[in-house]
Amino acid sequence: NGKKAKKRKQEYEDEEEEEEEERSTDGSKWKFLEHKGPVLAPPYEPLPGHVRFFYDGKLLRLSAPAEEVATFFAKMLDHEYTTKDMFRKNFYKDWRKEMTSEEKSKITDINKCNFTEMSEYFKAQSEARKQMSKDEKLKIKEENERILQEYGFCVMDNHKERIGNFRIEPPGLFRGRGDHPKMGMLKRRIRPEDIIINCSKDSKHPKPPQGMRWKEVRHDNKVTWLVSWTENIQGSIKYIMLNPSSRIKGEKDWQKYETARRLKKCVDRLRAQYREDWKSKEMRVRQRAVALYFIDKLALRAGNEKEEGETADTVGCCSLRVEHIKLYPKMDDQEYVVEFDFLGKDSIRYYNKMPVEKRVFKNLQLFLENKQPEDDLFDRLNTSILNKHLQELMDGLTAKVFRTYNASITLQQQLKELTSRDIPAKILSYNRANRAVAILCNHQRAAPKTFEKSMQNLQTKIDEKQKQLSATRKQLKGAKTEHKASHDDRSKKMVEVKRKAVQRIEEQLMKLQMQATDREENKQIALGTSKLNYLDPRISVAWCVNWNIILTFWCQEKCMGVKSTYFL
DNA sequence: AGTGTGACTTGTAAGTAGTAAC
DNA sequence: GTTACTACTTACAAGTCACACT
Repeated sequence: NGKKAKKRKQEYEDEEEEEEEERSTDGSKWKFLEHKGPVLAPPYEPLPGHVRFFYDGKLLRLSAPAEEVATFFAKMLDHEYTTKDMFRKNFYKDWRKEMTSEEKSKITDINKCNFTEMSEYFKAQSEARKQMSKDEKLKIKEENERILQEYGFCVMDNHKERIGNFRIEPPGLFRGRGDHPKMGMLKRRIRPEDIIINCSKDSKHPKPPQGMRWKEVRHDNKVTWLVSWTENIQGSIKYIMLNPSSRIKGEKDWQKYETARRLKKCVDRLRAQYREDWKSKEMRVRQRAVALYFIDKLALRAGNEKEEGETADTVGCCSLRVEHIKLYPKMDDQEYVVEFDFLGKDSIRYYNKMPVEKRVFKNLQLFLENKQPEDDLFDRLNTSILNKHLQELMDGLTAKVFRTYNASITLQQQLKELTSRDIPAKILSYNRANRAVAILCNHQRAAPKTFEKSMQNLQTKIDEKQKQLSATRKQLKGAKTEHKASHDDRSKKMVEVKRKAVQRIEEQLMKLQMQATDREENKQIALGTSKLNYLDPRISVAWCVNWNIILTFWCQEKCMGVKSTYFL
């Protein structure tokens, strides 16, 4: 057994060594990388003959390429997108490119196209999928599992790692968010010859499908991606990278929170600095200081410039325009109020009124002088200038670090402030603290479609519980009276039983009411993004330990101590 | 067994930010 | 400075799944 123990010890030490594996300083991200390449989108399957397309009321058989693009539209027919002019216009334009010359001459007006049979067909298909037998469903599940096992993992250095997105995006119609000028355009099919493979030289290279070639196979260990291709809508590059549970993502995430912690140490100094800069003689310095104040105080994003006409018109701090703010010297009982109203990332509206210090207000008035609504508020500033400045103030500091820092510190403060008595209330407290962060970061969601109904259902439950409670209370009262009269053991027991029942129901009622409050407050607020990307998990862990709350957490997405996601 | 629901996953768009070339 | 390009993080919606409830 001495041998075995020795072996175990050796293994343990190997493991240790592995864990302490030096991260190289030359910017290389890995030494060895092997994977099976991407899963390509399945080829197009033509519609069965009975599914017809009509143009101007007349049956029209489409060529396969034209039919495929038509099905993309048909699949979205119930979606609001297909009612939008821009979407229809862009779709129609790209669709025509796929038509034969005969089709082009016949089809001249999208409004005369009837996609309903196609749409019905796909609906029936998805219905049929739902109705499949357990066996059939299991088969599909097993097949998916097989593909996952084969393509969903790679080996990076000494570890088998889960890949985030190992499937190439299938062709379809581009769904931009907000008022996107390119919505409805055709996202074309990606072929092997469009794909760049990245892996190490000494690995087994992924094979392209029979008779086809990759665009390129490279061995660049300065990057973390395994596969890339250029997408045709914006001409940007898409990547296949590792899952958040991977070492490479986890370490990066850890670093992010460490940088935020370093900011915590010097944030007072930085704040004093930008307040001082509000008085600067230089316009560019004052603009920088006011912008930084917004980023710090309101957790605004940096706001890179965007190419006009290529994307939806959204802004961040540095790209704010005159039209996005209004100044009120007096508003109600407050002085120097700034009203923000603009579309941020994903075209989510940011609306806020904030009283600012007089000096900020005067600066803003100055920045607005002689400008048109569509002019930049901070005309002497951009994200590059701002980040260069931040870099000088603290190593590794950029605008987004403020968001991370302020989100995490807000959670910590709110948890301290809000945490109260019993467990359901504690969970409500946690969610409220989380909500404060989501509000700070403006993380919104569309109210769930079923919100009203599920709220009603919950209310019904509460009402029923209430009735049950008063009934049980009555019974308790009855039991008490009976006990007073008889003074026997049996009636005494009854009183106890009823007392316990009342208590239990009270607890249940409270829990339901908490749930209702929680859900109502959460109607249009998305907690997931902050949980996933902004809240240092150590804060939540500490809170749970402190209050002796059992931390049930789901480790699938990101991993313990490195990137944990959903707490509670 | 069927259905409604919330929890969790997947998909991919839309940001941030660094680098390099002019 | 300006711009193009690249790599990576953050974002919401939609899809899927498991489970409670009828």
